[in-house]
This record gives sequence, C-alpha cells and structure tokens, in this order.
Amino acid sequence: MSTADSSAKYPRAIVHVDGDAFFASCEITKNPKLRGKPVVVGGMRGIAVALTYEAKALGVVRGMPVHEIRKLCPQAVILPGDYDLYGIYARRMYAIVGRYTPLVEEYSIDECFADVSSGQVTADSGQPEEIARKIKYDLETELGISFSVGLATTKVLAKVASKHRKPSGLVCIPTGTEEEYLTNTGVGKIWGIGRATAEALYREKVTTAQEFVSKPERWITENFAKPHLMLWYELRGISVYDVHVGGGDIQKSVAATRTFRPPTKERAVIWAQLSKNIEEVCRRAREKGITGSYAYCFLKSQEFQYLRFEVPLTRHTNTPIEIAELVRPAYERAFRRGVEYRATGITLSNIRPEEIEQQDLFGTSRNLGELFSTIDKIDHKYGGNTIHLGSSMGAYGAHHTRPFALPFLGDVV
DNA sequence: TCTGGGGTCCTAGGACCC
DNA sequence: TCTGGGGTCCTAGGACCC
Repeated sequence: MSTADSSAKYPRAIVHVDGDAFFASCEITKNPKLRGKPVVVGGMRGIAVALTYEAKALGVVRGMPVHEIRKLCPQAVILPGDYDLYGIYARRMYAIVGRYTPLVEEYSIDECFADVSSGQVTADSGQPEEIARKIKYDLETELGISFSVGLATTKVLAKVASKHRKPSGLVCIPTGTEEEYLTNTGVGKIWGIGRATAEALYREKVTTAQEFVSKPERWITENFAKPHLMLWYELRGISVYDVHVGGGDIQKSVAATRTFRPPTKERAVIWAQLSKNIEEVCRRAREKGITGSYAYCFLKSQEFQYLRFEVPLTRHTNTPIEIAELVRPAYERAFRRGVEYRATGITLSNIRPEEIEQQDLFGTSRNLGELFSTIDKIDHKYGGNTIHLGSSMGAYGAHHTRPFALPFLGDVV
C-alpha cells in the first residue's frame, strides 16, 4: 500500500497501548508459577486494584475487599502491590513503543499513546496498521504480558479501539468505519465522559457513542461544555487532542490524603492525621526533588462533605515542620466542632524544583533541609517512616512511640 | 458502592474595577 | 447612592482519569 492510501485511511495515525490486567500480569512475569491462576493485587486498605481474567471469572471485581475475596474464592493468590516493579515494566513499554516513533505520550503506568502518522515514524516502520501490529508483537514477546492495542485517527477513537477487544486485542478503525464501533460503545464508556455527564446524556435519550456523534454540533454546545465538544470532534475522526511527549515531567501538585478509622470529632486526633499527611506529602516532594509554596487542605466528614482551607507558604519548601507550623493556625480557624470526620488531606502546589543552594544560608531553613535529607537516609535504611513529628504521634500506633528531642524538630517520635 | 488515593483540567459565579 | 452596565480576574469545587 502506498503512503497516499494510508493517509487517506488515517489522516493522523494514533496508537493506544493498554496493558491487560497490568499489575497482575507483572506479578506473573516475576513468578511464572502464578500463570493461569486467579491473581489479585491488593491496594490501600485491603481492596483489589488489579486482577487476572481468571480471578474475574470467579466473580472478583476491582475494589472488592480482600477479606471478601478470600471468602469468595479461597484459591485466589492475593499479593501486595510492587509499584517499583510495575514502573520498570512501564518504562520498558514506553521504550518499545518509542522504537517506532519519537512521539510517545506516557499516559499512565499501563497505557501510552503514540503518533505513527507518516512523517512521524522512523523510516523503516511501515504503514500504520503494520506498525500497530509490530508494537503489539514486540511488547508481548519481550515483556511476556498481553496488551490491547487500538489504532485510529484520534486519541479518543484509539481508546475506543483498544477497549473493543480485550484482552490482547488489535483493533484498527480507519476513517469512515467508525460507526459500528460507536454503536457498540455505551456513551458512559467514552474516555472523558463520567457519571455526571453520562446521566445528563441518558436524560436526553442518548445512550451510545453513535447517538452522541449523530447529534448536531449546536446541540452539544448548547447543552454541554467545551470538553464534550472536543470529544464530539474526536469521535467524528477530527483530531483535536495532541500526543504529548514527556508531558508528565512537570508535575503540578503532590498530595497525601488518608482515611482513618474510626471517624472522630476530636480536634487533636484529626490534627494528628493531617500532620501525618503533611509529613507524607513532604517526604514525597523531597523524593521527587521538588518544593511547593501553597498548601490546599481538607477535612472530609462522614457525610462526605469537604471542609477546605488553604495556606500560602511563606516560601517554597518541602519540610513538614515548616508547613505544619503554617497550617496549624489555619486548621484551628477552619475546624468545626461536633462534626465527625473520616479523612484528611493536603495538596502541595506551586511546584518548583528544589534549589541545590538553600536561599537562607544563615537561618534555620538550611539546617532543616539537611536534617530532613538525613531523615530520608535513615528512613531508607530502616524501611521508612522511622522518625515523625511529635504532632503526628497520635496518628501512629501507640506501640512505637518514645519521644526524643531533635534540634528544630521539637519532639520526635 | 456505606463509598481509596493521586492527579489534572474546566467553569460558574463572585469580587473587583471602571 | 434603595444605582447601571460591562469587562476581567480569581477561586471553589465539580468532573474526570487511572
């Protein structure tokens, strides 16, 4: 087929790659004896975050509590997550796709987009459908994990394609053949349409992606917002979303939120939880080598109402003692008595890379920076979270709390 | 769904200004 | 000012994703 043919079929050629049951698949490559078994990767608070098709067949679903899974199928292999391992596989996935085109968007740990339009691909890669097939083959043979691959003229259609035949599907949607795929796609399954918009569409008797794109443009603009119009274009084969190369390298915020048990009205207990989140968010910021100068905090009530407050930080920082000191008064002002809370969280934003040179050479900030880098080393050596702010004490179990004093930190647990 | 955690982006409407 | 109109900026919070 000539290049002219292929650009008629694919004015833009966008591939979407999606790892099947990715975390569980990674676990199986680490331990091949698990192949063919119902494998479940557990996450926070003991719920399933990934599962093999064997586990799905037994009725296990994402989000199911581990104790329920054990009851439902005692033969299930339940593993804790190994996120370092998944990250390694993700990087290999990106690298394999990157052989065919430099335009690879590292969308998430188990997904990526690639622009394989002619003129973008490396010289000997072939036509789009051939490239999509090769990418899938390389991924599966080199990583030992199955992937679902979609090829279409836009990102949203490529997503439709990769979802269409899971697991291990290869679906190509050349221009002009969209209709049958859209007819088989529920409007709520479209990437970018969530529960709220899906319900609004159902009220208008729009239930499939095909019905959505059949509506006139005016109907979309009058009843919905800009992102939905973008989806309408994309689903009609008009590309408006670019493949963002290396877009993930400038992170805009870093967060730590935690639900705790039991829920409580106690001011001090809730502060201890928030304080623990402050420590956690700072630990992660230091790990990434970034600082922030603005903190968004929230308390979540039992009724899922959010009490929010924000705190400008006097400078860019990633040290918990500094942030806790500024957040504390704001917390005291925002706190409402008599409300039962179940979670707290903090998001650090206005992100900037950590300065190698501390700005304040004579004040405490330099010492704090050094102190926390030392703490990070201790945590690394002893398996993390060995040293805490005294204010977080209540948020950790009572068993390992023997406070001692450190300069600048006050009581440390 | 008796409801986790980490992110990003968009927008309605208030604040503010002339 | 018991008042009009119009524009821009900002932010709280909604919606969505994995």
